[in-house]
Amino acid sequence: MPHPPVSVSKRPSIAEYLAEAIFSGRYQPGDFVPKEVDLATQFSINRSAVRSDLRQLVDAGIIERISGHGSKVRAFESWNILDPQVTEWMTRYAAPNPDIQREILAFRLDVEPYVAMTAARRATARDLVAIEEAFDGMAREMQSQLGNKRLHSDYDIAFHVAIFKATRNIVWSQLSHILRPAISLLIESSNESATDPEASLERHRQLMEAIRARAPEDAFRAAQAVLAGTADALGIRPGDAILGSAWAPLPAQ
Amino acid sequence: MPHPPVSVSKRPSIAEYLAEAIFSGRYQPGDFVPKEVDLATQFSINRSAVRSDLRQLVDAGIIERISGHGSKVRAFESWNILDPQVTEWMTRYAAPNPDIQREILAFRLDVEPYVAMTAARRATARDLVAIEEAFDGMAREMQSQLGNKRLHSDYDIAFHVAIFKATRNIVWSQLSHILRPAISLLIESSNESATDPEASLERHRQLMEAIRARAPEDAFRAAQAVLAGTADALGIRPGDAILGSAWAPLPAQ
DNA sequence: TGCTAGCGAATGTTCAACATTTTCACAATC
DNA sequence: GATTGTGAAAATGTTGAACATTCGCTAGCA
Repeated sequence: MPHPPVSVSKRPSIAEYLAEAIFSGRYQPGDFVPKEVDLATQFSINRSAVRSDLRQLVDAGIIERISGHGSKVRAFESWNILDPQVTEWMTRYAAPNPDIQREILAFRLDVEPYVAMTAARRATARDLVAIEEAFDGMAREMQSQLGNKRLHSDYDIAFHVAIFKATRNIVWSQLSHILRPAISLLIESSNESATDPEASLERHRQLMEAIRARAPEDAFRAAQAVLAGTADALGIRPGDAILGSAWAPLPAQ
Repeated sequence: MPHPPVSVSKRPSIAEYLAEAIFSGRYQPGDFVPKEVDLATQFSINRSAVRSDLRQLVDAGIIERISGHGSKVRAFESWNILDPQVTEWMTRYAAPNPDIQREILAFRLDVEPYVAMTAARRATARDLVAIEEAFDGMAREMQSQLGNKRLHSDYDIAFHVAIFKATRNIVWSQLSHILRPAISLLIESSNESATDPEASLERHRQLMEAIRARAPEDAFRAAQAVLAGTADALGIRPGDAILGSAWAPLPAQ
């Protein structure tokens, strides 16, 4: 059997190039990216192709095209950070802006306990399978001595995404994208698993078991516990979270 | 002074046309939309312009382009319903799918009390101004006998969006888009304000006052009260909400 | 039945020209 | 001197035509 075409080498993606350049800070909000013709000549592709790619960045809210002037990087607040494409770029090219990362993490601290609670109420058998597979992946990747950080974080993400999906609500499910950059950031910057991997894994296990047992309040607290390490690893006190403190009245915290 | 150019008449937006056609159900998931050349000739614009517009639908997750075959409408689950552009289309062209509308409303019932609570903790003076202006608009539009339904719902949306923004968190702020279709749908289908406008307005007022007074728990309950009418107007029991029941242990419900 | 080659239709890419918008410099005017 | 008008320059927006590539389908063959 011949190799699958190994020399396909699709045309370079200007969107990808510019996304990397913008998210890594080489172009800041207010800056103008190179003009169409320059990009076209630099990458040896046609101007139409460049325009097609720029359209993608416009749809993501990242750049703004000013007729007759150029393409300007928009302010962070305008970026569609809920767009899966944008979160993927954030995940891939890391911290575009520490403030945004902090806000995303704060959001995550707010909602994930509630998501876990809901998942405990509604998860189907298939959802549990997905959660368990992700968990097993985390465990496996941690045990093997040459534990791949990258792979571990992938399973970590899959674990949390599976819980979001287990809410059986399309909005929550799609929101799960938002946590990918948050988790990746954590892994990059000396993650909490590094400090005490077994304890972290155990907290994840308890969360999974609470969902499987259909114990919403246990799931809520287990998720809080999972996130606690996450929070102070990035210097965010759980108290900064929006909803956390409201749960003080819960029994047996 | 001459009129500002009244005859500009920008080129027809194929994206807009197709969005209307898809969201109103004329093209269902799995269907193929007309091919590029047909659209180009039908609207008397160039094929490049058509392709640019199709790109927008692709970025929104609504269609999928199959090289050499056509552009297929994707399944609802794939639509980026968190994309502001998509929610705007949903708002404008109404119920693409009752199921999605229900899920969005369920989500709203889940999160809005918490958002209100947070807003009560963090709202700045400017946030309060925005909330109040929206509220005044609602009140004004209700009092005037020729109360414009459309305008009232616009102020209603602005009111709730302002509360989301008052969380001072970028993720929550951007999420506020999701409630626009939910509110609009409500208005279209014999809204609750129609049944008892004054009571509804009063509930909104109490929510606003709780936020102004920095009373998070009051804000939480006030938001629940505002949403209660909304929920049963569309036949969704508050119990269906993810987080609602969890608040039973709150004091003085 | 199952595999392969090839055809046709549609999308993807390229090229070149022209239209429109915006800014800026400079001159004309009050 | 300040304002206003004019035109050139530079960038994005649009057009049209041609060619490349991809994918589904079908006819033909073993």
